Amino acid sequence: MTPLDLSARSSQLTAELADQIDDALADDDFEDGPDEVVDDAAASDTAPRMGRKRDHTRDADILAAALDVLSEEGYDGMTVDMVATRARAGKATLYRRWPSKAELVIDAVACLKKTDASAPLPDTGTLRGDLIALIKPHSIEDGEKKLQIMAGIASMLSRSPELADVARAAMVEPRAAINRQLFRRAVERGEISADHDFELLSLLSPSVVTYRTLMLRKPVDREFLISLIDEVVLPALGIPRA
Amino acid sequence: MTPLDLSARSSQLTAELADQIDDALADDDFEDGPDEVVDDAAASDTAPRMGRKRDHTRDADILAAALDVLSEEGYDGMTVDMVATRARAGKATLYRRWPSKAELVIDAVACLKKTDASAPLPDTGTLRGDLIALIKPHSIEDGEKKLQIMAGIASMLSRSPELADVARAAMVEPRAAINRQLFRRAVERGEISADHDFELLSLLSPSVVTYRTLMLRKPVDREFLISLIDEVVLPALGIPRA
DNA sequence: TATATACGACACTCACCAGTTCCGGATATT
DNA sequence: AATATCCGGAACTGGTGAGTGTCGTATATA
Repeated sequence: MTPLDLSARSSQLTAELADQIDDALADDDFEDGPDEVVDDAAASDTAPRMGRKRDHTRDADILAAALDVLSEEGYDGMTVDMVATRARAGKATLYRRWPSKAELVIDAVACLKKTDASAPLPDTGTLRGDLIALIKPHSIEDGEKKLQIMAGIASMLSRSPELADVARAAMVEPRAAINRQLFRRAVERGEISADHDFELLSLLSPSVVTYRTLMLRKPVDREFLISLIDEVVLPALGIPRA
Repeated sequence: MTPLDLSARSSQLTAELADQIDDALADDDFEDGPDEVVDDAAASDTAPRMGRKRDHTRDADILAAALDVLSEEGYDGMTVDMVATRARAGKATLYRRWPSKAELVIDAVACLKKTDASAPLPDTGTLRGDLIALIKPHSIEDGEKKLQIMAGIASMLSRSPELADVARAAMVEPRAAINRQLFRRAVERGEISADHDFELLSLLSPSVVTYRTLMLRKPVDREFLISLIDEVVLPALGIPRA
């Protein structure tokens, strides 16, 4: 009953995520090779028939389940059994693919990156319009789950540089890149001066949103994001408040 | 050998912290009472002599040790044995005072608040001067440890509202209060307009500093803090960059 | 000095979890 | 259809940590 209960809770968001991961999972480092080695010296007279190839179609579900559990329980609270159950897989199957829980989590977090390259950059003609166009219910909800994952691995980051790198690449860099891009176009448009610390400014809203969610535990809604843009980001860029 | 090793690592910062906690630990909820109950009906003819009172002088050391371990290992990585060893106490002693590890951590984090009410607010005459006067090597180092503690309990915050409240009161509220105060005086001075979202603005630098430390894992030095003030905080308040 | 009490140390129970092994059944290849 | 292989499930091992109980000792009170 509990297993069903758990997998029932894995929302449509998770299912969707699994699909996205699935789509983007062509370029990975699985397929270790030895599976398909046929030139075995001890090959008998009859050509060795192969039964079945490793079922990589489930990898996406497993990674999505891992992210799910990770966001709900945190790194230490997450057990491999939970992930297996939620992915409707056996624990042994997970260990056939990943050597340890730590590696599984690293791969899961890394996969997060491949899921959000979809939306095209808005181009409304003004910086404020672009920034506000980024505020979509989907991205808020999406971000909330990522932040829970962040919280879940926060204490690991100082002990696992690899996880820290992967998390940065998957969660902070994409967002910062979008903001940088928007700022760059605003400069080219002549809307703002080129003389700003864009590196700092592109991390402003991620910082505030993260802090508000994790530490203050207050909701990040459209209204808050707009006041963040109007009260902080734009004034910092030299655009006075309306 | 290991015990000595561990306690040797508990830096002078910890010792200092223990002193501060010690100073401020008059108003607490220990001293459960039953210890001193004398009106026992079964009291024999000879007045019951009391041997020794609970040694509350060690509480500060224990809480400081807990914060120490918490910042290094995170909530789940921290064991009660580690805390006891580092405080040169027995595990049983800890359980005589706190009913569980969770309660111990809550008390430890709560005590963090009592340690930083010391420094007087700077008053340089300008907002920029005040904000920069807040940048002291001590407060940077102090903040770094607090942020490690934050990271260590981050994944707990969504599951333990009590810990979340205590952490907010101990770590974010004091900092925000200082900024609010500085802004208020700047308004009274006529330096900035009263028409700002000071609630948001007072959390700006804590947000950015936290994000930079925990997620980006980059150092927060004086130079960074100054550019944060000059590039973001002051412009957001309507004070243009120099 | 005598005594009650809390102390630090240590051994112990119990539960949980990472990782392993084994098995019956499903499935793709031949 | 036959078979090699992988699958999910479940049992198992080994280690670890929360919480408890005991014991000899230190110490504040009387």
